[in-house]
Amino acid sequence: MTGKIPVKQPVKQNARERILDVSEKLFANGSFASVSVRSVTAAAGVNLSAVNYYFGSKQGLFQAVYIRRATLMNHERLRLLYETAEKARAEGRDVSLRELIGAMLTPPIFWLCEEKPGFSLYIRFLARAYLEEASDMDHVLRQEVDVFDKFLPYFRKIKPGLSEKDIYWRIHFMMGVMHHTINHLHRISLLSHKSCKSETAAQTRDRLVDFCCDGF
Amino acid sequence: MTGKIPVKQPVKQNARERILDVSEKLFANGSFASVSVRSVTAAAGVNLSAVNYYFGSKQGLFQAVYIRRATLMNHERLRLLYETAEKARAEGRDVSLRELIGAMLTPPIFWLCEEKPGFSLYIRFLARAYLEEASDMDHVLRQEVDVFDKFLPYFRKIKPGLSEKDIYWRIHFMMGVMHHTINHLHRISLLSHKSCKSETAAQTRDRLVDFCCDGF
DNA sequence: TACTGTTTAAAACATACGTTTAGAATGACA
DNA sequence: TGTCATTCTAAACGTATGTTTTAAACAGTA
Repeated sequence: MTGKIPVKQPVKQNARERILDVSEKLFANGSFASVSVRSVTAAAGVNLSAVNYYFGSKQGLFQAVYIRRATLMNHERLRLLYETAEKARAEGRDVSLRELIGAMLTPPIFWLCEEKPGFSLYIRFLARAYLEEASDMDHVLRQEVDVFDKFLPYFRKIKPGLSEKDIYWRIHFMMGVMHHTINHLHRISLLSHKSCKSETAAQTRDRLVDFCCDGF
Repeated sequence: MTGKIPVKQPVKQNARERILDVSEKLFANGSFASVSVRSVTAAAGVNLSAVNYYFGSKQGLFQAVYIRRATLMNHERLRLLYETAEKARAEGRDVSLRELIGAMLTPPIFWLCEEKPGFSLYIRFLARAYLEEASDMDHVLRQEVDVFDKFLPYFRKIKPGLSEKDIYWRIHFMMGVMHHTINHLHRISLLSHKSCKSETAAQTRDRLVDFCCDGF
């Protein structure tokens, strides 16, 4: 009503960034093919051609959504790993299995449960992206593999009885538990006939880490 | 060249069945939206309108693919459960955790590894179907939930210390390991830098059961 | 102001999609 | 044989898709 305050469009960030945010959300809930460029641009409030302008193609957009956060998550994993290793060293002991697995699982689970706003969508997006062959996701996995390789020596030290092959299989299984938990978190209530109410991020993480620790 | 033997179209089963087979394969490798009716009918060698003729719609086809095998798999799970329970009773002991989990995981894993030809595709299809919201898969899960409820008393007896909630969470995690293993079996070689060659169905099942047993 | 590169806008393009329709072929049975 | 329901075929319909094109609006700079 004052009619004079220079609003300066406070919400409207970069159009490019807005497209990424919206795509992240839509791709988290639907497959690559089921999300149309038009639905993205409409939800982002930009022109249809903006996607091709900024990302070249729909495919380019999909990969851009991935790239924006992947490196950050894997850095966070390594940060936790080295922080934990340093602490253990200071205390003159080995890193525990629990700490190792926690370092792998905490970033995605915490992000999922909205400790970092907006990132939870990325986690769901990521789990879905694994199934999209159209998006050429092998180099995506490669980045995760590199991170896991950094974890490997610690696992070997804790579990000298296991072969490298055994360890890889178990890491594989761990990722399975995690991705499934992320993708189907809402289904635990269906499975349990509504008796399992939603829990906090830390509780979920602990359940997950417990299960994976024992599995290892 | 004899030109007289009545060939009787030996390969060409029901067109309906052929469509289901082809759809199973295509939906196993791609999302609902990414698989076109035309690609299905072309691969099945039938007319375009056959899908709508037999199944009403693309959606109807998708659900038909699911229904064709779902009941069979869950029956097989229950059969293993009761068979195992009977054997244990005869031996005057409780069912072991290993047997319980084996009964849940053996049918899908064995089918995956082609012990029953053709069914492996269904397993991959199933894991993917969980992600398709378009296909209204809640009543699908409901059927699995009913099966798991049959398992619940046995779990409670073995693990009296666990709450019902704990058990549901662990079943949830188990399904996660299984689905991930099914969907990304080929990726274990990438993860392990090719050191993990493919194993037999029994070996894979054993690894999986081991991991889940310890997690429980 | 005039020039420049960047960003947004509207429209059109060519293709692919799921579905429908009208009719031909088929096979079983009278 | 003729009749009838079932199965298959070809063509078309209307719509939605990813992408391209052309030009206008904008912001910074000399």
